Amino acid sequence: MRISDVARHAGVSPSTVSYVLSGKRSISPATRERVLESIEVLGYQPHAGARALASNRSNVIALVVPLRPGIHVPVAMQFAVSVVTSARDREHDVLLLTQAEGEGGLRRVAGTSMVDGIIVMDVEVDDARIPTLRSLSHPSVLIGVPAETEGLTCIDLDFDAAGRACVAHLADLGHREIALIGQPPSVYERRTGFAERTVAGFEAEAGERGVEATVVPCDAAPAAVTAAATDLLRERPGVTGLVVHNEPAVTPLLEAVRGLGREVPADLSVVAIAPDDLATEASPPLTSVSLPAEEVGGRAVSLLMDKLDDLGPPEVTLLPPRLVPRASAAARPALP
Amino acid sequence: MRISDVARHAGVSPSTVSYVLSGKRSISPATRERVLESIEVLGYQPHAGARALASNRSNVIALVVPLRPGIHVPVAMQFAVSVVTSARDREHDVLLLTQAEGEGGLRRVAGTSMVDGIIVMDVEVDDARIPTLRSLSHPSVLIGVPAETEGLTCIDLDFDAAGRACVAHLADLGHREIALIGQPPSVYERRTGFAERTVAGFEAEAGERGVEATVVPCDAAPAAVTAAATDLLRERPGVTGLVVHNEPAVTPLLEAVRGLGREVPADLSVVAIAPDDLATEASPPLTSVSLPAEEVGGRAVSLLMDKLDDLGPPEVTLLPPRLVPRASAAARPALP
DNA sequence: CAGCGCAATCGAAGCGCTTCGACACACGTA
DNA sequence: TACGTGTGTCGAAGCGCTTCGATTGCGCTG
Repeated sequence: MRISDVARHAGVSPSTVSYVLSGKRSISPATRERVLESIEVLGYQPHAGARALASNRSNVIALVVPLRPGIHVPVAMQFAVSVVTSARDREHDVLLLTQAEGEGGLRRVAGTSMVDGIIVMDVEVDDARIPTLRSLSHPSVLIGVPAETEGLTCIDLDFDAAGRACVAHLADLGHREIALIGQPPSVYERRTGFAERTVAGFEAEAGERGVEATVVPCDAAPAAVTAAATDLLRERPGVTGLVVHNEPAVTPLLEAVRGLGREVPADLSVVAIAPDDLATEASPPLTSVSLPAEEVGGRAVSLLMDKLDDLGPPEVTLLPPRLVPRASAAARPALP
Repeated sequence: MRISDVARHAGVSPSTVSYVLSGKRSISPATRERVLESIEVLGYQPHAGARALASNRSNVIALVVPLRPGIHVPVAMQFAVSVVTSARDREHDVLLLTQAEGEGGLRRVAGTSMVDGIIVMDVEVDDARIPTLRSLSHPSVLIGVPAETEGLTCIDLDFDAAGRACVAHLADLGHREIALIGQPPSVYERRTGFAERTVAGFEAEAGERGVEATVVPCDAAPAAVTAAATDLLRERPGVTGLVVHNEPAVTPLLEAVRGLGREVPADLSVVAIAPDDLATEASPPLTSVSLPAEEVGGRAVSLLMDKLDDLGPPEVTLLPPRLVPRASAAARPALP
């Protein structure tokens, strides 16, 4: 079943069928109808390889998903799914690359023209893949922001502002001593952008407001979370506000706090940076800055499409954080 | 950079370069070396589309990942990653399809020759995609086993045997009244194969051994798990053994049980069906039947490659369960 | 020493699509 | 009436690779 079969069936030339499909030249309504009907009747589907060869476009984009220690898989997949969905909305498919493939994988899919562009997740401050991406003639978009963004296209939540917003919210409620329950140590060690920027915003805002602030990296295992919470509240009994930037830690943290005899939010206020569903399902529902995975994924695809269309999108797009008050943060308890 | 550039550089014809690359005809060692060196020097990478067009092989396989209510994302991704890794070992890439794309997606990627074959995860007993897969001329492999397997190729852990093994282990330890903490209700409602088969094996073995058995579907939210455990132990105080087939429920369940004043394994034995890492990291480490995601993913790719090579693999491959005793199951406590 | 078979290589014909220039025709204008 | 000016369609040339004979030259055998 080829384009020439459709052409014959509709009584036109193959090029006309092609133009009906691509819309790149005007076709009379009557012809268009006839061609579309033939396509329908014959069940014609163009051959992707032939199309890619002739047009120099594969209509596929590559997505590098970060499956490595410390990352929270469900959130990573929220990003991935929204990339796939948005790509499909724009007639593109998604080729799945794992972090493990590394830069060789990027060179391969670009060099063989398998893909039209690349989206990379979980970008580090000084990411090893960036020189490779720069050397490629293919456009790419980073989800996350490295130190040096010259000539790149990056999209992310503004984690610096998110960290600040959490501190500001707690400070406004009167809290004077707070802590950040952060990502696992491995995430900071490899200098993942979003984690580092959250800490920066957290500390900067606290400094500016004269709030005493501690940062506690925290592994995801419930036992580790309990230990971290226990240690923190023992060593800094004056802490009345917590910012949590660690999805899997949320539930065990709330339990641990309760186990230590503190009520949320009566004795201890908690503000999370997490996807909305996670925040609303916790008990109590968490005051939180939402992690808009869907929007970030969609925007990443849009930006990539812009680059494919030769528009020059901005180097860095940071989505402003939105803090939604729920039931986990309240005014600082009166001193005993 | 085309194959003819390489050919010129090496002083041979394009077809010779092609044969060096594919190995489909014998080439003298001297020529081969010369060609490979030219490829290296020039950094030649063949054009995927051109290759797909001429050879009728895209060297890409499609993977349908199940991101829908009730599934545990980290485990699903273990499967997906092992599929990607195994595919890369065999010179194939992976196109990511979401469940949401449905049967249309299958028809599209097959019809346009984007992919050489399809792997489908999370198969239901009467899966709507099966008629579509049957109608395709492309080979496919199911991870999971539907009711009717005629002409299909399926791979999975033998969940029936896994359910039986758990019951047998508990029965051997003297337990006479047990319960299965199962998947979320939605998983049973859509009749997901692996969940249903586990229940079947669980009930059959219990029946044969005269053990009293209850099945408790269970949502993943910690609160739901606690409620389910509380209800169960109130209504059936004689239960001394639990089989858990629900990854996210493991930790909250252990906590809930403790909260109800029961020690594991002194008062209550627990056997899980879960990935090894999850079982070993729990406290106490769980006696469990491991969920060999890596092997299943690898085998799925192997089976698909066999079909691409026109070998006729078996319709159903069930991996035998392996129960590893750890610290969560012990002899039934003496009656009070 | 003719003849054969085999190994190594080449040339050319596609694979199915897009795209560019050419062309035919209808229409409005001078 | 002749002439631009569009509009809609066609034909043919590639896109870069694989693959199928065909061809060459070699070492053997009888």
